[in-house]
Amino acid sequence: MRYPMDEAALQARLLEWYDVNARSFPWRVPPGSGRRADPYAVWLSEIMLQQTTTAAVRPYFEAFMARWQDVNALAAADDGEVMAAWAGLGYYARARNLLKCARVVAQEHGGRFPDQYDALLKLPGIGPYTAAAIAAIAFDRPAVVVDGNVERVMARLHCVEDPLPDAKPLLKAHAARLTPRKRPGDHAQALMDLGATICAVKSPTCPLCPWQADCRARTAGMAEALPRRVAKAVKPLRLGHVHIGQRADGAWLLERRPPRGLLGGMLGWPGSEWQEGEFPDAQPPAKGRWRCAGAEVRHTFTHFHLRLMVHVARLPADSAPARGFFLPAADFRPSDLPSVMRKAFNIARKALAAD
DNA sequence: TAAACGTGGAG
DNA sequence: TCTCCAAGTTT
Repeated sequence: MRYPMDEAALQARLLEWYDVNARSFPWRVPPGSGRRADPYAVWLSEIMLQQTTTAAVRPYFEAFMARWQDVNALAAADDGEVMAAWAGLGYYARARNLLKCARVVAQEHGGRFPDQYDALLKLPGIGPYTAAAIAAIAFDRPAVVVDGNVERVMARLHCVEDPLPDAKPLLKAHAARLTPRKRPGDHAQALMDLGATICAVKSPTCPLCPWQADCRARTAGMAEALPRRVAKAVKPLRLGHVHIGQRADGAWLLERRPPRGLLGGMLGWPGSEWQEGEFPDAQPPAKGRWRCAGAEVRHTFTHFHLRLMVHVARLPADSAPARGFFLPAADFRPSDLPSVMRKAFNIARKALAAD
């Protein structure tokens, strides 16, 4: 016989814990401050935090807030500048959708974010999690916020042994039953803080948990083993070339990648397709004395490993490339590149410096 | 529905 | 070195 959980008691103990232990972030308002977070800051942080750690997000969030202080400023921003500011954070569709969303909010909602889950869900880049998070955190609506942390906490609290992702609907139902009418924003953030600190993926510190007496996985000695997941597919290895050319005046030969797909909309070096099995033929983007840089890029994306052979050349002042464009040295910042392209640049820089 | 979509830190 | 995976969304 399993006794029903006392939701009211769980809610109360969680908020008590949060009032004392809430983490501090630049996008967050402390509990009990009586203030409500700026919806723009909540939205921006939630988009950045999708599948991304708080440590990685923090400097990007600060930079975006300093440069584009509200949704109207962001809506008016140059696409290339926003993509450059996002460079290194990954999942670049988020940046493309961020701009789309800012422009919809500015043009169709008078520069104010909708305060309802259903309206938020219609905006580009906002899915079920983010719509609920904004509704709860920015507008204190009792939306059911379910991210990876909440799934893990629910799986352990209720000892759900079905593996993810199949268990998602059940875990969401558990989360829904626990969502309070009062302080739903703090409740959501408390649940995520609990998952990020106490109820961690590895080595959870159950003795510090406000729910230790209620947690069925802890009782069963299974907390760390949950949630289970279906095994992931092995990543194949893809091979390719990049060509990094510098003109006599210092300008670099770059290209803007297509607006969709991998690294879509980002700056990058001209190169080959990336294929499995063997290296494709190297086709330099401009005439010149190309040579191997002597090291290759190793990089892992979500669904494949990549090795890139790096080719470098010094190009003449009258170089007429078949693809790409020359970016003056003064306008080129390696930090504007996605990480894989920055790795290639670091290899090329050393090779060219050795000339 | 399942695959595509980045990156860096932790163990 | 290598696997896991973090505040998910889109197609």
